[in-house]
Amino acid sequence: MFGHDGEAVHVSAPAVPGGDQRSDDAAAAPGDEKRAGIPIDESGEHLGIVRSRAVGASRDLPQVQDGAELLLSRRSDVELSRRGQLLVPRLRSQRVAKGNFTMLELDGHEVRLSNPDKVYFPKPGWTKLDIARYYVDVTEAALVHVRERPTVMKRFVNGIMEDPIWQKRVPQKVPGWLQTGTVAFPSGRTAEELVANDAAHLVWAVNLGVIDFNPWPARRGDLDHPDELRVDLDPTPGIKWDAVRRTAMVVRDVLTEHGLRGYPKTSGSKGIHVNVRVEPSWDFLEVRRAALALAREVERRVPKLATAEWWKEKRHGVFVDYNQNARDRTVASCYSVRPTPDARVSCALDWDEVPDVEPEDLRLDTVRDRLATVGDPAADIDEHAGSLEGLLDLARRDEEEGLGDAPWPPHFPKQKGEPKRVQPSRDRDRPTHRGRAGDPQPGGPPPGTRTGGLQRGFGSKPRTGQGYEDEFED
DNA sequence: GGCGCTT
DNA sequence: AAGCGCCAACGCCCG
DNA sequence: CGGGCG
Repeated sequence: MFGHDGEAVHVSAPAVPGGDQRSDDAAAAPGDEKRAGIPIDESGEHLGIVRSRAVGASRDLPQVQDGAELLLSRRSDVELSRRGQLLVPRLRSQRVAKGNFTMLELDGHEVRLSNPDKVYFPKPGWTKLDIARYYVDVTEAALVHVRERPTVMKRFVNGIMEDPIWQKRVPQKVPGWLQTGTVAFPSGRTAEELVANDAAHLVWAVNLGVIDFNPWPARRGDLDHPDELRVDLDPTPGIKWDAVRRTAMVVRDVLTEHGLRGYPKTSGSKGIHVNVRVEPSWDFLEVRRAALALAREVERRVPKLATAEWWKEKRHGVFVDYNQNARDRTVASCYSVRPTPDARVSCALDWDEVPDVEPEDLRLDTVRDRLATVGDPAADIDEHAGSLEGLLDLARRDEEEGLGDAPWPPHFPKQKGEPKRVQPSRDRDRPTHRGRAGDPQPGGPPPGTRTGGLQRGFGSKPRTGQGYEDEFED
């Protein structure tokens, strides 16, 4: 096993002079990232460790190497707190020797990994170094989905048991070689986000506590025109995994019939994602509109299986979350490790694997071997950019039949044509609403307000698990 | 996790 | 040198 | 103000 024993990691080597805040390295040109062929071994040397320090820190701590066992056995560090509906053990803090670090040589840059032995996944004992090692080993496959894309950093600074810190803007002080891209939010505000173009960038982010990468669906060169439509399938509570797989197969059919090729992957949590590479010729509004049309079509075909309803109280089955295609929404990228207790990976699949795939088999400790043996089913996604016209035609037909826009997520300004953004059960003007005696009778919706007709196919989504979710409770 | 200011 | 405070998303709609 | 939703 690639270990958290620490020994292999703390390879002594001549110190390398200089800090890591230099800016002399020219930024690699987009697309020509190079990485030394790195054999997988147990020594840690394949990571290009050039320098490290490992000392026992606090008086009450043994050596850093024992950190994992210490963490797992210290019940006094556990508190119960309410998270969702369940009482979940929460770690108050990690007890890791302070000041330890490892310097990695990647892509011609020195990347510092602080606290490499800090346990991020308590159950299997995987550490920050294990995560870095994973990403170095799968760099080629992972980069396909993050390269040139501004990326949100969801930082699990204290491992998966604690809530993450969301960080869009890169820190003020970063290495000179770090690549970034400036995105504009719907409000007009902007943020300079990470653009992870090589292994050094991936590991730099891992050092800050990043476990999964959440890139924009558009590339730095044209951030107003997404080149990826994302189909996010998420089962509502109680829905079997097989329903998700079967829904994915329906998604495949709808995409194919509209001239598009989908690339399925496990979400690493409870769902499946299907990424669709499209020509960057449509804006966010249009991509979301296409995604909404697709979601509604899937629901029409298998109404007992799938739903495109935004409001949870109206969802049944597998939710097709069209809203993940709104500007500023992101989804964990392919080959990202997910913050689940068993360190699942969002792993690309061939369509013929989908009917039988079991997400628990695809983990931080198994996906590198899978890539080496069966290869990467998503490797050619960039060679198959399609047109959105087919789905937009479908959207047009829906609209002609009276289906308007569907609700947008919180934080977004009210959109033109958007229906009332309120939970149906709380809508005063709900058609079937029975007011109490004395209440005014609102009648129907405000006249002239609706361009469309029926409220059918409004979509929504129950969240795709970020973090530690109840279904993973031990 | 990192920085900058204070002991 | 160690300790401490502080910071690290999006920010609207509806009742 | 609380609740919607990822």
